Amino acid sequence: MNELTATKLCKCLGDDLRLSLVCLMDAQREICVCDLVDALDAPQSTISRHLAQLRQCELVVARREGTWMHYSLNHELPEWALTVIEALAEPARAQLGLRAPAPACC
Amino acid sequence: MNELTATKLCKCLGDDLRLSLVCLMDAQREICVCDLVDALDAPQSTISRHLAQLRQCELVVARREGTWMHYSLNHELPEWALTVIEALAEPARAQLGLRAPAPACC
DNA sequence: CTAATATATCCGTAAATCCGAATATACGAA
DNA sequence: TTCGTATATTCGGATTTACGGATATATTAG
Repeated sequence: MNELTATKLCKCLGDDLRLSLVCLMDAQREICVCDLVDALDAPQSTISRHLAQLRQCELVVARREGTWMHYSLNHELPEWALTVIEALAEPARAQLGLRAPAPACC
Repeated sequence: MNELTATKLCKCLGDDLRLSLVCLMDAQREICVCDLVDALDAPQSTISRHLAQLRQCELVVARREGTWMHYSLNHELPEWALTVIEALAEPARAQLGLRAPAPACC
């Protein structure tokens, strides 16, 4: 009932921080919140809030492992959504100056 | 200097009305404002404001013919942007219930 | 149990975005 | 020139969204 629409997808990706999160997840299989926090150098509450939004649209799935949460792209999204994310990933990385984060924690 | 970024593209497409405009343009070569107004059944000032925004991001180009303005997709966008638009077009049409407008005016 | 760490949520404020009536502009016809 | 049509812009107010410190929750260790 809570289906992903084209508009919702674009709204989710239309924010520098959320787009960065998605790109980082696209670049590696899984990544935990602490790595996201220090890769993006933003307050933890901000990161967490945006992650919640991505989860709610189901762009992203989370797996708990002890106290850590590991996030990854939801690979069961509809084709068109994956196509959009794939098409955006490269230009987004350039735009946002994303360096692949060394998995410091976990 | 005013380059199209992934974030800007998503922001532009992350609105029902703007996404509808883009879809309608994607469905035909050119379309004039009056047709857009009555296809989308929204006040003219609203349509025009959103068109201005699309023009500013260069998603869309306008051609004047007398008093009429004909809008069309900017086919000189970077590959990735065209890919995104193409991928969104079909699900967006379903989501937004777009019927191809009979070119009433012009 | 308590303490410590990782993450999520709450909440008040600030900023961005959207709306549409009113108004302005651009153009062609007379 | 003036009038009428098509489109664009302005502007104040309403709604949405983002922020981040403070706080809550979850989990493990001791």
